Amino acid sequence: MNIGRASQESGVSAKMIRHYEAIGLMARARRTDGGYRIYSANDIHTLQFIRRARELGFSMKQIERLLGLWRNRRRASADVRRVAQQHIDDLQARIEKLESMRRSLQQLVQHCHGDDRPDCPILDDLAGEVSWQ
Amino acid sequence: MNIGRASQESGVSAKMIRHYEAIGLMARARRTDGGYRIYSANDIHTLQFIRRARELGFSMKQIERLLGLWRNRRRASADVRRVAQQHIDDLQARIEKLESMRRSLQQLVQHCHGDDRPDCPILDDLAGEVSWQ
DNA sequence: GTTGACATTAACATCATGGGAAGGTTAAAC
DNA sequence: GTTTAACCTTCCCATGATGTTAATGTCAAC
Repeated sequence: MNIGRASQESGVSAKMIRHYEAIGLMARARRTDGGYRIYSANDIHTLQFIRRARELGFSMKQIERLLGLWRNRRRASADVRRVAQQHIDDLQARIEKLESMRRSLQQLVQHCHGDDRPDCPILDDLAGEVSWQ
Repeated sequence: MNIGRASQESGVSAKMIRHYEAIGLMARARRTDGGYRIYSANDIHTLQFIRRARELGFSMKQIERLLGLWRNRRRASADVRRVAQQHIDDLQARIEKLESMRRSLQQLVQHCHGDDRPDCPILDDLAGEVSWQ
């Protein structure tokens, strides 16, 4: 199976498949005489694993760790859960940061006339003047 | 005022002050005979504006637009509000994406024993097998 | 054997920020 | 007046995951 086919089957772009190889996330692929990469059903499964992990927002480093645990039949599920829980905490922190931004902006927007006049609490806030309260 | 002082006063790193100049967000700074950049109180105010806008998550492009509106005394507050509302929508979309990830992961983590045993619904999910429901 | 589809590598872009190196300037202490 | 420390300058590289483009080479079907 060449890289185009592997890309279709796994849902990972050819570009990213090469990238995963370059950063050592996947083993170097076997090649045809002409230099084309060759993939097996097993490789597709790995690529699907990576894709799903990316969909859940895991970083490449975490995915490397998860792949290692996946391949190790003597893993402890506690180790897997620890990685996942860490990621949940990361996500939560990012969500809170974004929500704090959104709340602040929502406040400002609510107090902005939004018409032809120039005075605007949003600009006032950015300029360091708190005008609307 | 040199760049170090401007950095302290504005809370923007010297590195970023130079960067904002390089990308055209700030006008080219005047220089001493020795080539050092010189900043005025007005420049500091602009830098603080940028910093606050970054804290609220605006992109450089949006900040460029906001700076333009800030400087234009004949602006319409509606234009400012439009930029802000767009950003709120962006934030909301990003939040929802992260929350969806968090919810999925939370599900998986809740069903993982998290002990010495190897079987783990998190890995099963990543591998494309849905084991816990 | 030609041709069209696909592969290869490499370089560059994104976005905002940081790190470091090699060298020049300033200002204060002596 | 010189030394020295702190600061500044530019330039290059790195992040993280992904995309784009370009120049060139291979495969497979006809």
